[in-house]
Amino acid sequence: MATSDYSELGERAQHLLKVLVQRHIRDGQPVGSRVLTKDSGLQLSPATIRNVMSDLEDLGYVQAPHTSAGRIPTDKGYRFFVDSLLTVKQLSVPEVDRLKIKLDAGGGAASLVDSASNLLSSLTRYVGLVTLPRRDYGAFRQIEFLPLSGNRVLVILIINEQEVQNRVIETARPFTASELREVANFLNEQFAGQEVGVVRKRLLSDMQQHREHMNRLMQAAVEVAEKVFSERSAEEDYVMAGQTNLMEHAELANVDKLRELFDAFNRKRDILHLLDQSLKADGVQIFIGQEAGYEVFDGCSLVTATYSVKGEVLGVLGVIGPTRMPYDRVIPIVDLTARLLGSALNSSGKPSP
Amino acid sequence: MATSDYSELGERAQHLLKVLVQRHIRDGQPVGSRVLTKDSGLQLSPATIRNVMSDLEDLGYVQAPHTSAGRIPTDKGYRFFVDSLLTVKQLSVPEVDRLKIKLDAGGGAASLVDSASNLLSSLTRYVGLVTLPRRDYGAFRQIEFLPLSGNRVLVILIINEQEVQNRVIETARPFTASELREVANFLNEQFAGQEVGVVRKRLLSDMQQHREHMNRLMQAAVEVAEKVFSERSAEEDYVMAGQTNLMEHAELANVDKLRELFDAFNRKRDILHLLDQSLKADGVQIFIGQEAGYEVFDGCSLVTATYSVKGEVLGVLGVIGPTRMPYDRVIPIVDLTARLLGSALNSSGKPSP
DNA sequence: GTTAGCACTCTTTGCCCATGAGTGCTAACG
DNA sequence: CGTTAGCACTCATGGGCAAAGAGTGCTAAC
Repeated sequence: MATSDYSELGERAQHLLKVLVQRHIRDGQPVGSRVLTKDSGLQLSPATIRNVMSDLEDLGYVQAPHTSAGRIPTDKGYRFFVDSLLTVKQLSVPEVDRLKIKLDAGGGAASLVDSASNLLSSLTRYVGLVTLPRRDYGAFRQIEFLPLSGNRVLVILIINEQEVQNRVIETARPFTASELREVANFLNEQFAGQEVGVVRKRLLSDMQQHREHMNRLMQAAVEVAEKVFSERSAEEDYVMAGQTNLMEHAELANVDKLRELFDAFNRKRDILHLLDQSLKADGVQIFIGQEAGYEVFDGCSLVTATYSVKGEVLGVLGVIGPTRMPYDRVIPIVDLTARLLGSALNSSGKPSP
Repeated sequence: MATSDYSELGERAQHLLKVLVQRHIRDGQPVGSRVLTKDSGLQLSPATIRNVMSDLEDLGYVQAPHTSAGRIPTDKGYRFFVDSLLTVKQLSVPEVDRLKIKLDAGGGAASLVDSASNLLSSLTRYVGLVTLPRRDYGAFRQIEFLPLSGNRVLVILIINEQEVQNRVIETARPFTASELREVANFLNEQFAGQEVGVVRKRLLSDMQQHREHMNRLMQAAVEVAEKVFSERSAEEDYVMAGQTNLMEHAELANVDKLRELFDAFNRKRDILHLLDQSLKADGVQIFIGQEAGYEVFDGCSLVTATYSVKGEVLGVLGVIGPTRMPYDRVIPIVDLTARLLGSALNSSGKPSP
């Protein structure tokens, strides 16, 4: 919104850049000085505009595909646009309501995440993605152990109403079935109903403070449980929807580019890294083109927002599309979806009536 | 292999068709009469070949993209080729060994299925797909119940060494926690170690025969367990790998075609239907182009094989690629992978040492 | 500082033509 | 009758070329 910072750009140049970016977003073509004279609302001749454009080009905000074409914004131009020039549309009330309804379809956290991702992709016609919520926010409900061969134990952990997690852990010494049963009983009685994160913390402090005073059972319980709860979700993961939507958008619609992107989607690593970055800050964040250092995402932008329950950030969601996207529309969609998902998760944690 | 059936095609025509198809598979272009004279090994002039081609075209085995191009095989041509003309290469021993090693990477059934799918896609450079094995072949190990709100019960079912399945069932009347515990104990004692399929059958017959003679506990057990075991996996599902490989293959490398395909992959329904068909017959099966009735798969072929453990078919795997694929190589790969997966699943069912 | 004018550049499009590949047909041949 | 040589014909492909259009940069005047 700011138009009068101490920037290298004069007010007029900023306004022209804004119009140029909007125009380019609208129809995807280089925009020339003639168009800008009409569209800018300013009383300036094409020649003047050309001078300004020349300056903007020197400063790296725009670029000309070839001598006799108009200018298109660079990543830097887009960056300045979204940071300083953008005015975001509000979603209309009926739109908001429709979103709410679509996201409401009950079920566990997993299905909410799914539908949020679908929502994002269908509303924007880009790729929607949502990280799975951090697992330690729910209420610990019950734990079960099952001895496997060797020192391996199958752990089944039930959180909230109907979320079941299972994994195999390796213990320091073999446990018998009855030992494990005892441990499970102990943990279930001790911690049922508490936040998973809290459980973890209490286990840790128990371990350090009362180690000597614990009986055999408690020691075993703590050892095993610590393994279960601390094992930070290496499975940190996300859900994606609407990949094929990208094929509709001309600027990405060549097979090689698409292949690179799809491969990146499958690799997951790069995307996870980006999403991780957005976890750190609250609110909507935008990555433009190669800013984040990944060549693959040249020509693409990522709009993200964190979602949280009771003030605690549980994950990130967002949208990947061409850099040339209508940010004024996409940003509120992402923002709102994040807030809706947060509150939906909140109420899904509680037992349903 | 047959070259002397009572078919509408003479021996010479068949041979020429074979050469034509092979040639077209090799370099993807229409093949003309000149090429065939050299490649066929027959002492025939181009003009003669042209006559034969004309016949083949009338019968629908080949077709000319335009007047002055050579011929390319139609789906019908490919069908005849794979049914009657194809000679399949054997895989060399070292190749087989490499496959074995790659598939060996332990873990549960899920990870085996994953790696089989990756194997298929990386070996063929097409899309690999593997249905999840039917769930009722493993050994029933343990069951746990957890009452939820209403009449809903969360069921956790452990099969084999470390495969955990969980789902929510709706019971006719509410059960208390202790009732559920009793039921679980009953089932665990009664059935532990038996094949899931057998358990189902026994439950069913119990239900019909002894209904009156059962005490309350057993009735409850049967009611609940029947729900659990019978609920046929609506989640019947498959794993896919290497979708992006398709982008390398010129005949499919246009964005619209790709989009259709990818959408079909996401829909899953069509593919599942095709895979279901191949479940019915043993051994390698091939679907060519639109044969199965799906327009989407125009230009594509699906090569499948069932995989089984101890003679019982558990699922299907295969490869989707352009119809113009080297069947003599793909078929043995699919065939072998199926057999390897079968035996890997068999040994993974047993507890590891 | 702004503007009109003009020469210049570069893409796009359509057109024409030569080229080459391959066919279908006909007539002759054994 | 099957096979073949010959020939006219069709059609995709690619190069060359000119015209049109869009837009720029520069210069000189306001």
